[in-house]
Amino acid sequence: MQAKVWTKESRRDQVLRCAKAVFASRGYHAASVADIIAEAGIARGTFYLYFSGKREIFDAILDGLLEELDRRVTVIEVGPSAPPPLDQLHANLKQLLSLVLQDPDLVTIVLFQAAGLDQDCRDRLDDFYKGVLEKLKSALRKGMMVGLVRPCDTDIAAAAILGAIQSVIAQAARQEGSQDIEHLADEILAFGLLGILAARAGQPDQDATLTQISRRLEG
Amino acid sequence: MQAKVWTKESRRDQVLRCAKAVFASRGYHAASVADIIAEAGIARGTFYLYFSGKREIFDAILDGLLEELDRRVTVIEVGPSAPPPLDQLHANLKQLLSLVLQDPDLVTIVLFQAAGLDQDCRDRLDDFYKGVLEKLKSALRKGMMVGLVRPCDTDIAAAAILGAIQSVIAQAARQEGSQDIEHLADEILAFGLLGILAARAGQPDQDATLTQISRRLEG
Amino acid sequence: MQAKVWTKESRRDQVLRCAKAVFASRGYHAASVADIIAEAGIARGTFYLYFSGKREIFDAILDGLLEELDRRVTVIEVGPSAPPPLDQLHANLKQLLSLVLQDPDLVTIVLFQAAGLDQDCRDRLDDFYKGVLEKLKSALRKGMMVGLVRPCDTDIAAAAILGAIQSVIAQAARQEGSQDIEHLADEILAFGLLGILAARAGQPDQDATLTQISRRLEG
Amino acid sequence: MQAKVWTKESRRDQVLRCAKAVFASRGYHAASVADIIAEAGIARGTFYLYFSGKREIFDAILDGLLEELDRRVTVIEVGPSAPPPLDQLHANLKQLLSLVLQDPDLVTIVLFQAAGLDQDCRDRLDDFYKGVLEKLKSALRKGMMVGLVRPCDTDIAAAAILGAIQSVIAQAARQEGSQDIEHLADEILAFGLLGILAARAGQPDQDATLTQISRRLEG
DNA sequence: TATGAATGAGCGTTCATTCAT
DNA sequence: GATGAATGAACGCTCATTCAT
Repeated sequence: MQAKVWTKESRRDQVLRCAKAVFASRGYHAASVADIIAEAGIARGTFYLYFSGKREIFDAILDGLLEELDRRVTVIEVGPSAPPPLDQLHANLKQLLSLVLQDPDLVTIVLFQAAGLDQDCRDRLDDFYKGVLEKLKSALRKGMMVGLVRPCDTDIAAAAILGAIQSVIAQAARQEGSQDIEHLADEILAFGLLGILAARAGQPDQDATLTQISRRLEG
Repeated sequence: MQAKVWTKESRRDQVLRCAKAVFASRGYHAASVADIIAEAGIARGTFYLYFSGKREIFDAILDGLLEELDRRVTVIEVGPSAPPPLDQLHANLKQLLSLVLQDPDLVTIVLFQAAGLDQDCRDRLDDFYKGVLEKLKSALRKGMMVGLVRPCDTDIAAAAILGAIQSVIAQAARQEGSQDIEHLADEILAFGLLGILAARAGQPDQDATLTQISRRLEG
Repeated sequence: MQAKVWTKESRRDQVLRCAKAVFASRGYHAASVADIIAEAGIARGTFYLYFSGKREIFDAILDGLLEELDRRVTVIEVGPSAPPPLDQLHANLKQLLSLVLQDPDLVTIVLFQAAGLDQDCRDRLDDFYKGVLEKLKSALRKGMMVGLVRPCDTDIAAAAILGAIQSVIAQAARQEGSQDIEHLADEILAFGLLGILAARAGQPDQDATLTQISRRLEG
Repeated sequence: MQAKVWTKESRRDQVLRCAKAVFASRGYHAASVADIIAEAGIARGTFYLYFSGKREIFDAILDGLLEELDRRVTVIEVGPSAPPPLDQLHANLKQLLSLVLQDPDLVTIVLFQAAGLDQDCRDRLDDFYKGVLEKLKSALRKGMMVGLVRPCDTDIAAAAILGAIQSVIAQAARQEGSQDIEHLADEILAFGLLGILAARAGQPDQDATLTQISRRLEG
């Protein structure tokens, strides 16, 4: 039996991994340094050799996630040589989903535990989401200009898209066992693009306000 | 000058109200029992006459909110004498939004921080959301049966709808100043029903999978 | 047997007294809050009801001493109706000495334990001593102007006087048992005023520099 | 390029020198073993090969200084071939002062902070000072016997002399820039021998008690 | 019922010391 | 001899909870 040889880097990673699990299952505040070092099987002092404190290790985890997200999600390109935009959207969703299913702890932390965070942490998350929303809104505006996207309030639509994705991701992360990423991505995309309404034969423009829709459905 | 007479019930309510304010402005963890009793103008011991602890008073607030949410959202009725379904959906959304905009901090905290508290809290929220999701799924299935809703994975669609609503609500709660509830409800409903895609003239069935959509858009 | 009734004030005083003893016997750094609360027979939390921390209770002790010193030492007055200046000096010394012999802990802390102090504490002590030295120098200058004090470097003489008093006080504080305050004051005063040299018959001016003294004694 | 060859002895000396610098600039408590090894450019473990701990290295420094002090101060000799006693006193003071001004921080710390460390340290300093005081008292007694020193309480006078010297030394150490050792020694000696009072013409015996002095000045 | 002084388990963090390499 | 990662006892402090009045 060959004992594990720890390099500085692998040790740090190990502690990081254990901390991730602890934060995910207990939440930021309820997770104590004692929990983390117990999980990692190290002494109190050892923890502080690798991280300057509880806050810093949480930051490191968050950084890792945000970097990974940046790495996995690409900006949609348009042009003659670019793949079809919907394929690109689909690929991005699949990347997101594979991250979630591969590391559900991370997602749990970011989606469900904003509660226990320091104001600083919360601000960082808020900034991140604000960035995402801005990109979504910009994409929606472009889509409207080329007539691909129906006229709508981009603030609300962007928030709705983000929330829908988050919610499905959260549900996926909660479920044990492997899931069909392809199917999840398909359904999310279909929902975001088409909504839930069945298409109606000979249907005129859909860029009506809700009340118009409402009247039409009644009639 | 007539001093306020406290009955057991009114005292409890008063403390509950103050605790709400404190949790709303500080968040669960940063709020201390000291803050609450200071806000309520009572002694430490008095607090524990009415609540068994900090956690319990938060639970009471959470329960109250979840009940209020249940109260405001009615099940969609169908029938000759019932109002048009979309009107009912629209009314439900307006009810939700008016609650949120009336006490934005509290809703934000209870809905988006409670999940981070502990497993117990998460379980209760999960139960609540499971109920909501079940209702949504049932409605979707009914809609599909009558051809109003396009064929889709109801698990995923329900999660997406819920997430979209939550996200827009959260965004609305974050923004200062009064907002147009009518407009918010219109946009949420439009997004959920129609998605973001502009309708295409002479477009055939939309109940295609994403890849079909994709192919179509390319071609 | 009548149990002691604690008022807020008496409790604070009690803790203060115990802390004084602990600081005196262990020094600032070696004294832990645990030591203080053990000495006072109170719980950890109780300590923090009365003092905001270890540093603050030490400050309070220091403040108490400095105030007491201010109270006991009066500025020398001159004038037809004032008591003879030397009587006033003598009285001041006796006041100092009686403080020391009444509360040796305090003196031990201030004289011997500057070591363990925070920089802030050290600064406060330095400021205090600087003030004392300034008063001494001013008195020496006045004395020189009226011919009562021989010409000398006031910086050095003031430091020497302060050091001589401190040293005798320290020695007195170290010794157990009652001591003759009158005698101590007499001797300090005589040393400071006259030095140790015996008067020489028909001796000319003593305001010579040391080397002059030296030559004269040789000759 | 010839790398420095470390013998066990020279290594120990080097570490000791570095520790001195660190203690001097930071004080005992604020100085950490990490600071010392960083200054010395050695590994943590290496430090413990030469010293059993932080406290021991401080003790070694203290011992070295006390020995150096002993070495620099010679006992006053009397006899036909001996230099004049005041010259000897003067020379001793200059030796002390030159040591102090050469390494002011260290002296300040060792002499004025060591007392605050713990009982053990205080005992060692007490022993040292007790030796110094004994020598002073013996000298005073001799001086009284030959009529050079006025009758006084030798316990008190010795303490006062020691305190005066310490205080001036401390003040000298605190001041930046080079100082006139000759002048300092002159002034200390003059203060100790003559006190601060100006000589009064035709003045009778000075070996009066303070109250007698007091009466005389009034009259 | 109301009070608020008292409690103490638990926290995050430090740093002198050890020991396998 | 030299290393530096690992250690863990001890620290100052917080705050939800209790209980004698």
